Parts: sequence; structure tokens; C-alpha cells
Amino acid sequence: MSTAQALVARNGASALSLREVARELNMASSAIYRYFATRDELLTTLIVNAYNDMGAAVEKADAKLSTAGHRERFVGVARAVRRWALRHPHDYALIFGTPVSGYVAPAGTIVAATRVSAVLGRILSQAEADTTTASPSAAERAMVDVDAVTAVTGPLSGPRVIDALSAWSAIYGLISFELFGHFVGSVKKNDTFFDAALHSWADRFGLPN
Amino acid sequence: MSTAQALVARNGASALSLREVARELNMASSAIYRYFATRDELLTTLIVNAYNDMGAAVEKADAKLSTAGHRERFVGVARAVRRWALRHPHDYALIFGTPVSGYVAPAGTIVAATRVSAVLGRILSQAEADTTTASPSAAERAMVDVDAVTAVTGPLSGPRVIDALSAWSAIYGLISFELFGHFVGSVKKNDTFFDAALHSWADRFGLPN
DNA sequence: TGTACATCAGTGAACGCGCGTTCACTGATGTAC
DNA sequence: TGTACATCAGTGAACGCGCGTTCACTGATGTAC
Repeated sequence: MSTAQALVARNGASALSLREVARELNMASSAIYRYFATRDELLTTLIVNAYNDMGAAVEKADAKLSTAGHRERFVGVARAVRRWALRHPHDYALIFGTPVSGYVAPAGTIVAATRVSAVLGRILSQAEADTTTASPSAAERAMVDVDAVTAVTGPLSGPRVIDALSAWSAIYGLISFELFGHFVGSVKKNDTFFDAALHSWADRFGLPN
Repeated sequence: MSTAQALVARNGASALSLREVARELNMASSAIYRYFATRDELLTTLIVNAYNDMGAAVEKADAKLSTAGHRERFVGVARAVRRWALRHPHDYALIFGTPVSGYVAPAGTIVAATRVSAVLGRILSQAEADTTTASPSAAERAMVDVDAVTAVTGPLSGPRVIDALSAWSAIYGLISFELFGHFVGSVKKNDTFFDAALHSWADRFGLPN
């Protein structure tokens, strides 16, 4: 299986149809079945690869900013997410677009899927650790699985767990609106707008600088 | 054309394939060509219908809240967007999911597409009108088409134009993450979480109550 | 070292399916005299 | 009022295409003696 996934990973196939992947690899479509039992298995590998590629890119960006302040890290990491999305629109759509009808992602994908949000969450956790961290209320625990989140991000106060998840989905919203054309006619300079929106989030989180 | 669109609108067809639409209407697939010259023309009508259906639902919700405070209206309208999305996941995906490859929406769709964001923008404009509205800076005008936005929302200060667009894409992000399964494992109660996230936005906008 | 055989990556033709689109048609309804 | 004809909504068979999947195969590489 290592070989199989490597094959697809190495050649960076990122199509949603088995035959299209085969074409990208210059293979007969039937040859794919030497590596994957079924289209869904191929799809899973493609999705996991995309999550990991995105995760690695974002982690690398974060590592480069390790000495920077929390605000700079937060904005920088979000920018890295956007940059990856713009460079890999096909993979982005595979992960974050309309789910493929009938396909159910197996549990194994979640680790890869969590990498990016984990980076963002960790920054917010570290920014908050500088001050006091109130423990989440019962209401907050009822709507969010605080333990699951903080297990991967580090400690976060209740309101911040909610805002962190909200921010992550908002970043996705900004990128998707840009990529899917919903900002056409209102946003003119997508990169400065993205930055402005993100600094507004950083303000909300009280990140210094 | 009135008949044709009415046909589809009345029966509420919301499939992305021409043959599927025909099946929903209990017609031969060829019969569709009596009403639409091409699949893309059908798709356009489907999309416009979806936008208008969503727009009408949200405008109705806003009308019901006309006597309420700005915060209540803002949150109530956002809730209406979410409610519509949950009730019409197929139409929602048609509008906000991955764009159909090769399909280009004609200019005629934009009026319908703007209805929902216009409602939200108008509330924020009215909330701001209660105080002073500083006119947008050159930097803000460079990244956002302020005139196009305020033409439909009413006057908004520069930072608020940006935050309003950001909020709209964030609402989309929250709904899409819920609908597309990206909150599985972290958010447990989607409706209270949505409300909490929205009130956090209302705080950011300084909406009273 | 050479021969015999097993392994295994990849091929290519074929299948049934759903798609968008075309086309000759049917049959009900409306209009003219 | 009845007959003749035009209009028009909808049918059903057929097309070429891309899809996922199967299957008998080829031919290069590895192993045994």
C-alpha cells in the first residue's frame, strides 16, 4: 500500500475520476486496480494526500514564523492556507467542496484533516496561555467537544474554543468565496482584503502587535 | 420563458443533471428541450430559482423582525439563512458548493445572488447610521468596491464594509462546515454553536442588546 | 552459467450505466371557414 | 355546427461520450536448480 499511495502522491494526481487519474499517470484505467480495490479507496487516498499536503505546507509556514509574535503567526498561517488553496484549487475542491455523493470518508482521514486547524488552534492556545485561561462552562461544553479540541491545540478558554472554530470556518469561507467566485463584484483586491479580514480576527482575539 | 421557469420553479426541481430534472417532472428527458435550449440554460434557471427562493425566505424572516433591535435582526436573519440551507441542502450545494466545471453563470444571476447579502448589509448599515459614518479610506476603496456594496446596503463606513463582507463569508463558512461535515468531532450542538458564533459577530459589530 | 518456472505490473477490449442531445413521431387543443 | 388544418407539448428510440469495473492477456523481472 505504501507503494500505491506513493505512486499517486509522487505523481500528484488530483482528479476525481479514476479514469482521469489513470490518464494523468499515463496508465490504462484498469491498471489502477493493481493498487486500489475500488474507486472509493482511490478517492480516500487522494483526499488524505491533499489534507497532508496542505497540512505540511501550513506547518512549514508556521515553523518559519516560530520566532514571530502571535498575531504575525496567526495571519501568516492563514495566508499559507490561502496560498495553498490558490495553488491547488483542484485539491482544495476535493477536500472542501461539495462532498462526493455516496462517498463516505473512513475514520482514518481525520488525523490528516486536523493538521491545519491544529496549527491555528495551537497559536491561539499559546497566545491565551500568556494570560489566565478560564475553564469552559457547561453550556460551552454542551455545544463543543472541548476535550477533543484542546487535546490537539492545548488549553483554550470556553469562548476561545468557540471563536477558534468559528475563525477556522471563517477562513475557509473567505477562501472559498474567493475561489468559487462569490466575491466577484464586491472584493477587488483579494489578498489585501483577506489580510484585512484576518487582522480583524486577530483584533478580536486580542493578539498583540 | 415565464412558463418554462415556472414549470421548474413550481415543481421545485433541484437536480444538477438534465435527465434527473426530467425524471422529477415525470417527463421524457427530451421534453426539457421544449423549454431550455441547452443544459446550461436549465442550470442557470435552477441556480436563479435557488437564489431567489433563499432570498425570499431570508427577506421574509427579516420582515418579521422589523420591529426588533439590530442584534436580534442580524442573528435572526443569519439563522434564516442557515435554516434555508438545512432545508434545501441540494439547492445550497448548487449555489455555494463547488462550481460546475465548464459552466459560467450569465450576468443575469447576480441580482438574485445578492438578495441575502443585501439584507445582512442593510441591517449593518442601519445599525451604523445611528452613529457617525466615516467615509471609506483610499486603501479600503482599493480592495473593495465600496460603491457597489453600499448601493445595495446603504451607507457603511470603510472598516464595516470589510467586516460585513467578511461576516457574510463567515456565515457561509459556518453553514458549509456544518453541512459538509467538517465540524464532525468538534461541534456537538450545531444550532447553539451557530448562535454563539453569530453573537460573537454581533459583539464585533457593537450591536446593542 | 544456463534453463525453467513463478511472480507481478501493466494492457486492451469489453460490459452496463447515466449523461446531453437529436430527431421523427403522436396526439390533444385551438382556429378558420 | 361540423369539418380541415395548424399549433404545440410531450414521446421514445437512438447517438456518442466518459464513467467504474472485469477479465483474459502479455511481457519483463526474480528465483530455483
